[in-house]
Amino acid sequence: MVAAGSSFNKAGNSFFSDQQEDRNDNVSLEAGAESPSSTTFNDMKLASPKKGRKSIQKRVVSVPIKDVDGSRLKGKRAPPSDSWAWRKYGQKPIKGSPYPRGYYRCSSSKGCPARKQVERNRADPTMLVITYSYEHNHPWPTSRNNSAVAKQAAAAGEEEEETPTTATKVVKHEPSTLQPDTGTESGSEERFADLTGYEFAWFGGMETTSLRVFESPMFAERDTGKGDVAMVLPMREEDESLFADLGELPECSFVFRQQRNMGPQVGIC
DNA sequence: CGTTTTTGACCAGCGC
DNA sequence: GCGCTGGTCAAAAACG
Repeated sequence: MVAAGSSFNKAGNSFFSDQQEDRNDNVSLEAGAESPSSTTFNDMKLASPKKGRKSIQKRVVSVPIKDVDGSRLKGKRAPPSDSWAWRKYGQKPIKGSPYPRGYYRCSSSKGCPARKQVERNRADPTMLVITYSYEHNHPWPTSRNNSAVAKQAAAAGEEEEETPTTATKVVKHEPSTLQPDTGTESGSEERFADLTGYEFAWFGGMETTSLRVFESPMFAERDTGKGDVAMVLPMREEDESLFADLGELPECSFVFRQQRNMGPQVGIC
C-alpha cells in the first residue's frame, strides 16, 4: 500500500503492532486491504496514552464480497460479518487503492462506541476487509438483524456484488495478543471466546467444535516474523469456484466448510 | 416522518 | 512549516 498514509508509516506493519488511538475517536489503523487475501482477522488493542482513553481494540476481518452479498440477497443466512447495525458516516478514497473505504458507526444502541471500516482488499477485490474498532470493555448490545449490516458491508464493496453466497472467512489474529507459538491454539481459542461476546457472536456456533487456528506461511511474509495466526472460517461448497480465483491464498490454508445441518468440517491442504 | 446515506469540508497527525 | 492523507462532521438528499 505504499506506506499508506502517514499514520501508518510509523507503525510499519501496523497491522501487527500496537497502535494508538488519538484525537477524538479516530484510530489509525492499517488498511487491511493491503494484505493478501489471506489476512483477515486481526486483533489489536489500542491504548491511548495521550488522552487517557480506554484501550481500543481492533479487529480486522476479511470477508468475501459474495458472502456479504448473498446475505443481503437472501436475507436469512447466518450473519455475514456481524450482527450489529451500522450507520455509515463517511467514505473516503484511499490512496493506492482503487476502492474507497467506508466508515461505519454502530447504531445498535445509543452510545455504542463501536466503529468499523469497510474496504476492498486491493490484493483480492473479491474480499472485503472490515476493521472493527471498539473499546475493549465496552458491553455490546444484543444481536440484531443483519440484513442492514450486510447491505452496508456490501455497499462498501461498491460495484460488483452480484454473486451467490460465500461464507469464507479468513481469520487472522494479532500475535501480540496471543501466545507466540505454543499458544497458537489455546491462545486463539481464548481470543475467540472473547469474540463470541462481541460482534462475532455468531462464531460461537462453531468455535467450540472446530474453530482452530493455524499458522500460515503466507502471513509471515508480510508480517516481519511475528508469526501470525490465521484462520479460515466456513465456506460453502458452491464457492469453491471462488477459491479458484484466489491465487493468493496460502499454499497451505485450512478451510472449513460448514454445511447447513452439519457442523463445520475441516479441510486440510 | 424518522433514519440512513451521500458527500464536501474540516481537522489532526505525520513525513519531508 | 507545509503538504498530504486519513478520519470525522454535518447538511442535504434519499429511503422505507
